[in-house]
Amino acid sequence: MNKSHKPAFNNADLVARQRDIEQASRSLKAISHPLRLKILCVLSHYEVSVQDIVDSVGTSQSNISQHLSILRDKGVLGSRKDGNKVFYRVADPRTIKLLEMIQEVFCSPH
Amino acid sequence: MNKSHKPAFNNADLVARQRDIEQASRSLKAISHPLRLKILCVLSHYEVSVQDIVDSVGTSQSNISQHLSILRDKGVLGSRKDGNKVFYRVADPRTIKLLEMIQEVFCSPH
DNA sequence: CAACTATATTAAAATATCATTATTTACTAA
DNA sequence: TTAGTAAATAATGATATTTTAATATAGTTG
Repeated sequence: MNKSHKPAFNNADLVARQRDIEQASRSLKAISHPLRLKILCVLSHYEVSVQDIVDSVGTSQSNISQHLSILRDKGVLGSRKDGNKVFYRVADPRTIKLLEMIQEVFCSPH
Repeated sequence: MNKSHKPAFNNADLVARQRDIEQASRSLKAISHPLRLKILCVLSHYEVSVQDIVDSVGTSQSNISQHLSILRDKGVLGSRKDGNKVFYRVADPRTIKLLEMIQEVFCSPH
């Protein structure tokens, strides 16, 4: 007999839910910084080199590099090295979808 | 003459974009904490009392109360007092939409 | 009123995040 | 090989966030 009268989820569900929650909050946390959000806007359609990101977003190269590595480590971005340059791109199609939805929700004229 | 050869946005756009970016990152930051995300899952459909949130989410009453006040201050949640109890609800329909989208993107079976 | 329940507030310590500066590594080209 | 460009890393200080514990406030009930 269960103590609670209406168990909405079984244990497996709860574990999955907990993992989902943690993954979602990791990703959202990675996204939810003004500079990183700008970076993601710049990257939403094409892959872009670090220098071009620096020029578009406007802070130091070092700072951008650190934010890029946060986004890469959290699995939001992937990268590709070509000669002297490194090109970044949004790694996961689900993230692209999420970004589009965020734009829908937050961007001015709608 | 503009220095850049292809200005994609004018100044007004840039200001609006900057405001949108900042608003989005504030909201996302409020959302992107495991406990707060759980709270929002609990609240996504109904309004719920603080005690019930504490029971569902599982941390101290004080901690929940502090996270609730963060969410309320950022405009994510609204609240209503009824006698002894306080009921919280998701305030903004756009946030509800965003939460649904987050669930779609991150929650297991898809 | 006194005891109790529900929620909020405060203070403090622990931890995490961010920007800055300097340095380093990898690659290219002269 | 040397100089130059692109990007990453490391160290530091400043600031912000998070948790915990203790306490306070507000409402209820006997």
